[in-house]
Amino acid sequence: MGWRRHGRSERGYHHGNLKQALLDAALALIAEKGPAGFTFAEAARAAGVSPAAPYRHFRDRDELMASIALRGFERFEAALAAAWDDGRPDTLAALDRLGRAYLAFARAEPALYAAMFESAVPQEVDPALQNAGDRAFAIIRAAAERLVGLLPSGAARPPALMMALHIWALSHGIASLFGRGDAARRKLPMAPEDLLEAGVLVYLRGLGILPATSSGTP
Amino acid sequence: MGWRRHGRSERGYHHGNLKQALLDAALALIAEKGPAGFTFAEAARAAGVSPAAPYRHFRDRDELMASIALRGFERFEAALAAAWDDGRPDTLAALDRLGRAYLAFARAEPALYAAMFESAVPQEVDPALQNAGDRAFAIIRAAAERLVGLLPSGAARPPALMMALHIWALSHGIASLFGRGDAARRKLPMAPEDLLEAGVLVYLRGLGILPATSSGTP
DNA sequence: TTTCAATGTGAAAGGTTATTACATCGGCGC
DNA sequence: GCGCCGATGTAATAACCTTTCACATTGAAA
Repeated sequence: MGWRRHGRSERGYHHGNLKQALLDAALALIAEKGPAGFTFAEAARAAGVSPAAPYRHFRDRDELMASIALRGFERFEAALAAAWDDGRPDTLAALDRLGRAYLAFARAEPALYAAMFESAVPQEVDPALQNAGDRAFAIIRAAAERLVGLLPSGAARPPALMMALHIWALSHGIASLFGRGDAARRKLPMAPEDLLEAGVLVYLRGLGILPATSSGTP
Repeated sequence: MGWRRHGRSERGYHHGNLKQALLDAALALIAEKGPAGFTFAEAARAAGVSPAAPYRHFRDRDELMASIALRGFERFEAALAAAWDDGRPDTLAALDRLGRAYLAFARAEPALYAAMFESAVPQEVDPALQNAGDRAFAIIRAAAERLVGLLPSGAARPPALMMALHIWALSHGIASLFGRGDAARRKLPMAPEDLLEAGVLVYLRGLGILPATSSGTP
């Protein structure tokens, strides 16, 4: 369904695809200068329309940010779901992929990630946004459910939700503190991926899912 | 040295304490409307000076934000150090206090926390800021060193730095996702403090510092 | 007392958000 | 076909913010 003329040269009065063009422009600007240093007017300029045109598609700047965050959650869910692949070939291998996919997303799409987690857009306000976030989290939650199945019979049985929250928080913490691609944050003696993997392995040992003395895969 | 008249009513031309007043005003505004929705001009208005006056004390808006972040790291370090209390009466009790202090700070001082971790102020640019952040992290790092001392002799001996990073990332993740006080983020079936404590306990079990089958404190 | 560096003011340029009245266009019904 | 109308874009404008510059004021040093 790519039949629309894609913002080529000929463009009288009506743009034809402005909403999408604005989202794209905003995304590029946020990636370049952070979620704060992006302006509605500049996105309009990039799309080649007047500063008032965007208001036909978004109530205000915040609604555009919310749209970006929504798109971000959708892509995030897709990326996590692809990595998780329903736990194939085995839960632990898939979990490792999941963690790497989390960090890869934060690094590859800093604009989306920032819009999702660092912009002042309150999720509760927009049900669609809330929902998209929940669906993304559901992937992690599903992984946690599988982990519960790996618990030895004698062990304590913590709620899968709690495990999912721990993994999510650790991933987000690492992504947020060290994960940004370009200029980024503090220096680290190891790759964020390795830091996350090591942390999850210790956590899984603590749950009894991994044996006590083993050190991870060679 | 508090001999200056504290911005009382009589105030001709010179404020006498403008730098501090601007920091206070900015802090209040950020707490009220987030780090993005704070304006230099409004801080000036709150301090009762013209919009140009702040430029005598801060090169620009970003430098004021950096000042706030710096103050934040100093208070953060103090709060963490007080909670850690050099590991008294024992390492695990102090560690629990440390985690609670971390979340308490993020909740009680959302403006500072946001300025420290969510504003687009690059830490590397300002050595003083970098340094203050490092000193705060040093508290967590010191706690991790103590934890290493608790490792059973047979166990693997992970670097204290890595353990500190894990604890920091988990704490920051929880604070950032669920920890804000007022309007805040997503709903949680438990207090952030309990989530963090549970996560750290599992982690410590994974390291071999806590016994395998115990379930946390009643 | 004089002088000066620090500190605050007023005015102004340039950019941003958002609104409003108006212009243009594409598709729908006749 | 043709005209109408809602959707979409424009121009103009008001209000606000950031930053700069020349100038005013003041406390304190010389």
